[in-house]
Amino acid sequence: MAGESSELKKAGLKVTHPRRQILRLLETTEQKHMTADDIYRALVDRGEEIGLATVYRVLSQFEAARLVRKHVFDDGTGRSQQACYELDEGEHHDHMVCLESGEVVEFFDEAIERRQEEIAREHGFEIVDHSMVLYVKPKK
Amino acid sequence: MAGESSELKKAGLKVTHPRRQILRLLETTEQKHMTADDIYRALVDRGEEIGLATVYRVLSQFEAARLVRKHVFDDGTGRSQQACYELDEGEHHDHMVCLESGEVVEFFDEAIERRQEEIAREHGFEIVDHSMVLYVKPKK
DNA sequence: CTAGTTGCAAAAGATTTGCAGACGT
DNA sequence: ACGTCTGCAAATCTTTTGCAACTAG
Repeated sequence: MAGESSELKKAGLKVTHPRRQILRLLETTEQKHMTADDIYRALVDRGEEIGLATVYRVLSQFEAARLVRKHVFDDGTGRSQQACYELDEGEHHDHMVCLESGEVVEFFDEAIERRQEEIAREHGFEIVDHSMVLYVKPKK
Repeated sequence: MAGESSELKKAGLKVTHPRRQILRLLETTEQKHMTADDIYRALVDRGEEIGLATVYRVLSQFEAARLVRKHVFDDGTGRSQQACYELDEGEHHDHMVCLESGEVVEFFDEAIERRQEEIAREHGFEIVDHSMVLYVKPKK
């Protein structure tokens, strides 16, 4: 049994062709962050028969099943209302997006994570989730 | 001359009725974060004659002129593709959104800001902008 | 006067949904 | 066989744009 199948079953999802294709693509592509359309195109280009609506549906299911993470990065200019998805490998990390190249760098900082917890606590809350994105440009 | 006028002129924008209304609303409302539609409705309800398209246009101009800041918060459930705006009072701050009440709390933490700079530098970048949102719930 | 603005309606872009047929177990 | 999926097209939602009329300076 291929690796993707068990992950799908574990998530309570039937092992269908589209679901397996999408999961496989995310696991093997070198571009870790893809939009629904990126995924749709990549699969169609590779000769798969799949609908864009299905890609969106599967991605939501994967997100609910915690197989993927969804992000909405600004493209700096404010436009880009497009969500992108990446495999959820368990360990949390934040992102840095280069406004010139579009490059996405992942990072994790213990100190910041701790401060975030403290700040939430100081206000009487506890963190459910958080997002932190640094929009950067190459240092001259 | 009313306060809004000079701010508009300083930004190089003609002092028109819609622009003055929107700026005034943002300066006086107690709900600091409003969507374009919130603003449109608030003005129409108060009897002003304004178009939604104008609200969007004016908000972009204000954003470009650094009179307001635009944010796109997840509503936790992933829906909310809606941007909200707040007056840009100069001093930067981040946000904490309560997923149960929708309440938005602003905060600023020197230590986190410093770490962010360092992290960007370590990767050969410099920060242009950043967004950090903590999605929280009341501590039990 | 005249360039910058506005409102309306239509367009656009991303994502969702209804439905009949196809598929996994 | 049966309930779950899927693809397509149409619908939705937010935001943007074209354009003729209007207005601030």
